[in-house]
Amino acid sequence: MTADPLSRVFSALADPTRRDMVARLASGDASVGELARPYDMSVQAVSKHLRVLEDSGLVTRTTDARRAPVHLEAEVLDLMTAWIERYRREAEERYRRLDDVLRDLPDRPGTTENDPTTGAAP
Amino acid sequence: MTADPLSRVFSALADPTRRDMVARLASGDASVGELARPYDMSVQAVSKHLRVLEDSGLVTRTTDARRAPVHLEAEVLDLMTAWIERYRREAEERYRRLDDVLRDLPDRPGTTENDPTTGAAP
DNA sequence: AGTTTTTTCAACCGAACGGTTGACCAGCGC
DNA sequence: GCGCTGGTCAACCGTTCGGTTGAAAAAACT
Repeated sequence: MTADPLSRVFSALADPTRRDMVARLASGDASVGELARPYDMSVQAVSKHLRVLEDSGLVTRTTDARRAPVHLEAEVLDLMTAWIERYRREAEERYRRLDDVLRDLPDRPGTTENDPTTGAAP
Repeated sequence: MTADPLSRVFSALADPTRRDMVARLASGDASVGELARPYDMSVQAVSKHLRVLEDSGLVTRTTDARRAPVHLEAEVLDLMTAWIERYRREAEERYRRLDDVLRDLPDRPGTTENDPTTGAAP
């Protein structure tokens, strides 16, 4: 539980049961019992999963709310998308630039040293 | 290793060291040794982390590539963003719809039952 | 060729994970 | 009052995880 927030969120969603819970909570709040019903495991286990989601910030529990205390905090997902998008974009950018270099290279054979594919030094 | 692909990717990025590796690989391929250098752990440990990333599909190793065999496969990140965006959007949509309901409600006080804020029954 | 560097394999360790069972506690209906 | 229903807490169990060390294998450089 001492891990950084990003690790907690990623780790929380690394479990298929917890992902399914999040998916179901996206369409509406629910109680622990309701959440537990479809799964072939004890209510205690579901309660544990819920706690993991809560510690990650993905879910909140409102004690006073009758019959549907579990609520999804979807904004936390933005933490992940921000991280992912940053590096995906960076890799994409680099790939694009590499493409440019490869396209320019054949026009200037002097810069290539001993490239066997060019046959520049017979 | 028998887990579903999505779980593997989320789980792979749940570790800060592995996230940092991915971040660095986004700006260019690297060798295992290069990747290991900044971290305060054995090269074997880094090799293990790399294997996890490889099993998740986030990274590939090209044996023939001189001195920089480790390559980031950024498209795999789309797997996650697709999942995340789907449910974030759904939750957002639901929230928007709830907002509409709350905005319409005050116009029809007959539907509100004993709301103390309205002072409808003194 | 031979040697040195780089990377992986294997066994081990402590801690965390995902699940179980059993006991416990808070409301709610009677 | 009493008993259900719904939920959590606590202890336990097998497996996985993140790291170590030591040895072996593979590549790279003379």
